[in-house]
This record gives sequence, structure tokens and C-alpha cells, in this order.
Amino acid sequence: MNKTNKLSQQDWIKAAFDTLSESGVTAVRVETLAKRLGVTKGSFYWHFKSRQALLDEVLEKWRSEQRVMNRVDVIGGSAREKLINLLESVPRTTPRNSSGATELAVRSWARNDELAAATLATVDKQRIDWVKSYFMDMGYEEQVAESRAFLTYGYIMVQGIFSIENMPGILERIHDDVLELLFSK
Amino acid sequence: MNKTNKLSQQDWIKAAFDTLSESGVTAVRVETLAKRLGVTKGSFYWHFKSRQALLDEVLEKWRSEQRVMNRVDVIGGSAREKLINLLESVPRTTPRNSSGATELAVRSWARNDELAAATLATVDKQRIDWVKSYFMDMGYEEQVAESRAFLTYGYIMVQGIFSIENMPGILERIHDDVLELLFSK
DNA sequence: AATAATCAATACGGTTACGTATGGAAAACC
DNA sequence: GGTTTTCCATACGTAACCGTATTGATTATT
Repeated sequence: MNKTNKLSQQDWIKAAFDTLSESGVTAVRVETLAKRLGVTKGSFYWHFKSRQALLDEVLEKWRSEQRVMNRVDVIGGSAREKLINLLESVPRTTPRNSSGATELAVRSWARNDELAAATLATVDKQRIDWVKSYFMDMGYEEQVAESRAFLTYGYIMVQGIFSIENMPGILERIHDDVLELLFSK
Repeated sequence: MNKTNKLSQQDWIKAAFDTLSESGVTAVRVETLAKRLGVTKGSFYWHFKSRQALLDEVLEKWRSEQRVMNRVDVIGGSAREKLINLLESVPRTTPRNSSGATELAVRSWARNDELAAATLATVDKQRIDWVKSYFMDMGYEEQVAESRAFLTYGYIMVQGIFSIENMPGILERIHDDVLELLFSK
């Protein structure tokens, strides 16, 4: 919200993004968001042409906010340190963590929506390439760097989406071993 | 369908399961399934008390059909061979493969449904324990076996849900390297 | 101060769901 | 052959959506 109590497009997009993460695309509904923001849909249709227009913006927000890598880049250090920073930045604490929730929501979305699928494909490739490039900086040859990158990506991903409810502490227990293996040889 | 042209509960459950995999829980709707099966919902409400009752059955079907591990067990061989069989059985060919689709759908579902969450937690633990036990059979000590199991699980999972659209051939390229790393030391 | 631009409320029509009630047709049973 | 059981169709009520049209209330602008 800005200084006035009026809503901006961004307020709607943010609310939609949060709802997407919590409950999936199908839960991103005009009237639900309006209630959440304390207004009626009269407001929504002033800011957006349609629900689809909002969803397009949400997708664009997600695509452009792949800042984990940027943040890690900014912190700097050696390639190895950057990768470790990346792996440490994955929240291993809370179940149902929000980054995993967003990932899941977008990937489900992409199953039924061409634009979401295309966006996801772009992001996935960017991420893999990014991780791969650091493995190459560390001296691994391309083929190996690619497989390490993929495995690293899988490790990050699975931490966010698999259910640790019945396995408390597992993520903390394995972390060091996994890192050692990913950086081995 | 059985010999008559009448529907059984199982027919509905199967249709629901397929729809779940293709488009997520929210797409599992009574009238949509009825259309898909060529009947009206009058039929549905004879077989089921409610939509929720159907969803409960779908979840139970998914839980009880974790037969990848069973199948691999039946094939037999050494622990190492069983793990390799498991990793080979992951379809790396088609994008949007159906096993990955189901995984994704169930995990998204579990974000908003307690029963789905509990079921998922059970299945995840079973799978990890299963993979872990084979790593232990191979001689790894427990802690290491657990981290290998988790990493293996992540590798399998990510193959099913990340988007390979912009990275053709990557799954085939990395497979041998990944296996070597997972079984290293 | 009058006018215009901005944002939101209300009311409406159309669609798609869930679930119930009731009736009907085909098969099973006695 | 008549009755009961099994399975499905039809019709109905209700609720949640999407999108449009219109009006109203602030805030900017001149």
C-alpha cells in the first residue's frame, strides 16, 4: 500500500502471488482477492482488464524475481562459496516453506497453461545454467558440471516440496554429507 | 468398465485419478467426470456420498499404489541392482510425464488438505526408508545411506517435475555421471 | 471553485459447481 | 410374472465465480 489507502496494481499482484503460493492458481480469484484486500471487485476491474491479465503479471513477477542467484552473486566469494551460499539459503527449517510452495504452485500451473509452462522452462534453464557455470568455475569439465548442477538443483528442489513431517531433522542431518558429495572429486 | 455398461466405483476413481494427474485436484469435479464417463451426476451420487468421499478414495488409491518399489523388489538382484532398476524406471523420455504429473498434483493438493498432507508424509517416509535400506545393504553406514537416499530421491523427483523443454537431452546426458556419483566411495 | 481524473461500491446477467429429490429403466430375485 | 434392487436421468435450489455497466466519492488539476 502507498501513502493513501488506495490500491495499486502491485498490491493486487502481490496478493495474487501470495494466494498462488498458498493455494495454487485456481485459488487466485477476483472476488477472493478483493475480500482479502478489503475492497470489492469494482476496484479490480479498474486496475486489470481481466483475471487472466492479473495472472500474466503474477507470472512475470515470478520470472523476474529469481533473485536468489543475484543475491548470491552480490555476496560474492569463490564459485564454491557462492554455491554453498546458495545451498545454505534454502530454508530447511519450516515445513510448508513458502519458496517451495511457490515452486510447486508454478509447476502445477505450468501443466495446464502454456505461458506458465514457457516461463517455467526459461527459469529452469537459467538456474541450471547458473549452477553449472559455477561448477565449471570450480574446474569441473562441462559434462560433469552439468550433472552436478542438475543434482544440486534436485537437492534444492526436493527440500522445498517433499514432506518432512514424518522425518524430523533429516534435512539438517544430511546437509553436510550432501555437500561433500556434490563437491567431491 | 465391467461386462455390463454400468459403472463401478473403481471406474469413477480411475477417472478422478487421471484427471487429478492431468489437471490437479481442483479439476476433479463431479459433473466433469460424469461427462468424461458419458453419464450424468445422478450416477455419481449413487456411487459416492460426496465429492470429498471420492477424493478420499483417490488418495487411498495413490497411497496403496506405490508399487514401483515393489516391482523393483520383485525383479530382484543385489541392492545396487535394485537401486539402478529404480533409477532406470524413471521415465526420462516424455516431458510432462504422467508419474511426475501425479506427484506434482498430490503435493500441491497436500498444501491445502490435511488428509493429503498426511498421506504424502507417509509415502515420502516409506520411499526414503526404502532407498536408504538398500544403500545400507550396500555397506554405507546409516548417516551416509540417509543422505544418499535423500539425494537419490531428489534426483528422481526433479526428473519428473522440472521443465526440460529448453534443455533437450540433458536427462540422458547426465544419467551415468549421476549414478556414478550417487554410488561413489 | 469548477472540472476532470482516479479509484471503488453496487447491481446485474451468465456460467459452472455441489448436492438433493424424484422418477424411470434394466437387471436380479423369488 | 411380479417385486425389489441397482444404476442412471432430470429437475431443482443454492452458492461462487467472471465480467459489464453504472453510479458515487475522493483527489488532482486548472
